[in-house]
Amino acid sequence: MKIATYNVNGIGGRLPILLKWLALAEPDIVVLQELKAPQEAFPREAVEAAGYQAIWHGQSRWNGVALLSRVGEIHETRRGLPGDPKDEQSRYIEAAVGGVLIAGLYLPNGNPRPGPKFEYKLDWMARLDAHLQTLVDLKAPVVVLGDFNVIPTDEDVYKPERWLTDALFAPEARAAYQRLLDQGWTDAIRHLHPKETIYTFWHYWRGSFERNAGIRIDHLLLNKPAKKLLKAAEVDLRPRGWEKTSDHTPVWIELAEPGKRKRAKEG
DNA sequence: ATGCCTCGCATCGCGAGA
Repeated sequence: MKIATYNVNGIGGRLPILLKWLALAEPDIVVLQELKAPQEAFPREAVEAAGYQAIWHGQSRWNGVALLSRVGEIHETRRGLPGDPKDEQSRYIEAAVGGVLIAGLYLPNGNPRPGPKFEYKLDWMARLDAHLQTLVDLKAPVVVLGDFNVIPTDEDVYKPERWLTDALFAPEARAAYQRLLDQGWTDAIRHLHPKETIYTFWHYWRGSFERNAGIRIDHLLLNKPAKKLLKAAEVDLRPRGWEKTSDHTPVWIELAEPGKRKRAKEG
């Protein structure tokens, strides 16, 4: 089962990019971030024609997340992160699909730092921490994936010294990300590629992608049952090189089918 | 220290992204 995350940076203008990539990569489950479209503007017909069911949480102009599946029914378990009834930003969607609990998120950017946006980021991460604590010990495989807007370490950024004051690389944000891992989550890309230079975002400016001047901020976290099923974890660099593309590129994992071993024993 | 590039929304500039 191939599970992917992709910050599309606007579902309206990037729909051709998304459809091209779905046909090329054939992911089974995909979470999307930054739809930048109101609820009624999601291109449901086009996504269904591509073979995917979808649920989504839109918002005019900013944010917006979606979950796509071509492997059966999507059983939505939550939209929006608990802990702040006044938070109206569309940044979290969660569902059971194909025997896996999928939590798709778009974590706040947090710039400029310091300031109210950075405080909102840290508050959001604290709420995420509390919620993920309720998911990490589930017996079922759980995958938490999306645009975390956190550069975890010096190895995840082209020029660490230029990001020291940025909200994505701030000590508080990195510490909050580390606390998530300390709950018992595994960063799938780093688990399988501990030493490689791997980025998932490159600015549009100054040929950043061509120079590979990027950062790694799109992550897939696995609880222990999901980690046992992990077969592969990769960044798909192809879409970032296309015309009129997102500034992020998709990241995906391959999981063995949940219960496959059990069925084999029985058979 | 700042802009670079791109988008949506609504014009012809601004806020936001990271």
